[in-house]
Amino acid sequence: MQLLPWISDEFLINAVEKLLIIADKSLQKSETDFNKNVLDPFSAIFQIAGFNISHDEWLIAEKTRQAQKSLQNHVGDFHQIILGGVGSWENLETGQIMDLVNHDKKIIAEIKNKYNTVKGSDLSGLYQAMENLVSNKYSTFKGYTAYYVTIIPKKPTRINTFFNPSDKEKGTKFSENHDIRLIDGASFYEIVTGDPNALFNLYQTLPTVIQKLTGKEFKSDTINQMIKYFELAYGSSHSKG
DNA sequence: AAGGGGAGGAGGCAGCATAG
DNA sequence: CTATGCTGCCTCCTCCCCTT
Repeated sequence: MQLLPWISDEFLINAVEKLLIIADKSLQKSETDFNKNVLDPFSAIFQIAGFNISHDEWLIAEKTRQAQKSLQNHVGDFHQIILGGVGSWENLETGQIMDLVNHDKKIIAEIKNKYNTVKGSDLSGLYQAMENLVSNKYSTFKGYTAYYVTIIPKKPTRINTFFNPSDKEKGTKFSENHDIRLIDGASFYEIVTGDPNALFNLYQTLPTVIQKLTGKEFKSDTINQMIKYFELAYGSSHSKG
């Protein structure tokens, strides 16, 4: 029995393994390259005093912080890899304007992990790039629908609406274009897989995959806690149906 | 008037590709 | 090899509107 009906076990396991390897390397690097980026000595002294911790505790916290920074840079990429492994979806190389394309469904997508990943003034440029790709008659993607995907949305509800940020040149909003859309992760996973619970099912499967790869088992209260975090991010509507 | 919250600006840290 | 520029993710701050 396949772990998830919409993606092969091999692909899923490889994607998860990749992130685990990155996590491991990040932790190692925080030891070996601890001073690669100049530490803020003032920050250190105020943390030790203000958080009431010892130097040893600060050292652990700082290494964890550095490793977490590295790892988080790849979480968005994880979704891009997974989604690019479904059906006729393609994960475009870095350097391309967009992250994902499906020529059958005529959809292109830019994947960001969190709603506040891109600052306001940069949304302006993103909109214009998307507008160009789907509107320009010489574009490969003329007539496609472009999605700006925020895997983790601002509020724990599903959204699939016009993406019309404000034009930083003019200070007014771009016009609402039906083919340039803002969508959350749960909704976009549904478009890609056809399964309304795909994102939640992926999340639920991760402990199993991780255990296969590492032998490490998640405690049941840890899993319950993880489910709560998911519900805080996406609401609890995933459990229906 | 005070406080919550959204929008937008700025900046820090990290990875990666590439130029020199 | 190092330096540099670009991109991604996250945090902090300020301004401003709206509710209480």
